[in-house]
Amino acid sequence: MADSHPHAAPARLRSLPSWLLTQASLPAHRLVADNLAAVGARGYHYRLLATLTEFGPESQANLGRRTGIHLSDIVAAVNELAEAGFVDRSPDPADRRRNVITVTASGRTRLDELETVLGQVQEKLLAPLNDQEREQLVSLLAKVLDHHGRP
Amino acid sequence: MADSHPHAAPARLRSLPSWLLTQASLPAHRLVADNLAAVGARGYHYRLLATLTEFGPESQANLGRRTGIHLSDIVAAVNELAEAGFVDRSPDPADRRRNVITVTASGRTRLDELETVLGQVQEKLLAPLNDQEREQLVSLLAKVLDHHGRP
DNA sequence: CGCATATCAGTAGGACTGAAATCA
DNA sequence: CTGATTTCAGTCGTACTGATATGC
Repeated sequence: MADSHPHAAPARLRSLPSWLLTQASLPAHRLVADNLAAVGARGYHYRLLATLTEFGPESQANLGRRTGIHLSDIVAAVNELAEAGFVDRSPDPADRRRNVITVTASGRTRLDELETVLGQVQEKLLAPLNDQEREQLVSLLAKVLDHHGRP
Repeated sequence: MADSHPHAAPARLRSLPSWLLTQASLPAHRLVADNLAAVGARGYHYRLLATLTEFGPESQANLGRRTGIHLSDIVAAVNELAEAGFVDRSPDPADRRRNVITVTASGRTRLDELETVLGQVQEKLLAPLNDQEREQLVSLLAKVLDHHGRP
């Protein structure tokens, strides 16, 4: 019986990709935000530390392009990371408009810590999917994301 | 070359399901909001009209449970729909706490209209996926959503 | 000049909280 | 009294816009 109790969503929504995507992103976002907040971090922090660790020191503008974070928000997030000693912000001698952001040693430790937290989050988030399904999901979402990547 | 130009996201992010999910939901949300706004509607309107059409007249509390919209926001959205004549709000004689919301004839026309718009949105959103991949994505997202459905 | 970078202030819309009133 | 429903007021975090200053 489709509606034995009045909690089921309509079929039109349950087969609408845009709705599924935005709805499924809510628990994802909640899990990430809550579990990172438990160790005093935010999603932006992980994105920035991961990017800096993978590509080395970069300007804030480049960080914005790589992470999809707006420049205005980069400023605030880098402030927080710098204040905690996880990154270092220093002017670029070659181009005095730029700030070069560099991960510190404690920043790398912090990244490891956040990575552990996020690993547990993925487990909770994808609990109903087996390994093959998880790979499929990642691959499909990456395709969609690539297509809408740069306007 | 992985970083021939400074726009690529780090591999850690590109394989992180929670990140892919929240990032892919952004173009989805933008496409829906923009295309619905072009005909003077919002996402909430479609969700409510679709639910009412599929299950018949319901109280606002039930609408909230089915659509995942908060009760406070249901009030505002129903106000807008009622003002435009797409739904009718009348007190339930059997339970005078309740409002019973009913779709009007012009509300059904409106739903058809919004459905056309959203069909085009899905096409833009899922352009890089073939039919089989689209079905896979819908199925995987539905599984995740079901698992995090009711707290 | 046009263009990029960094910073700050503020906006828009969505999810959500808290409290009040009504009534089963 | 407990619990459900509707309503209003307001908060919170995110994405985003606009304006400004600086330097290429």
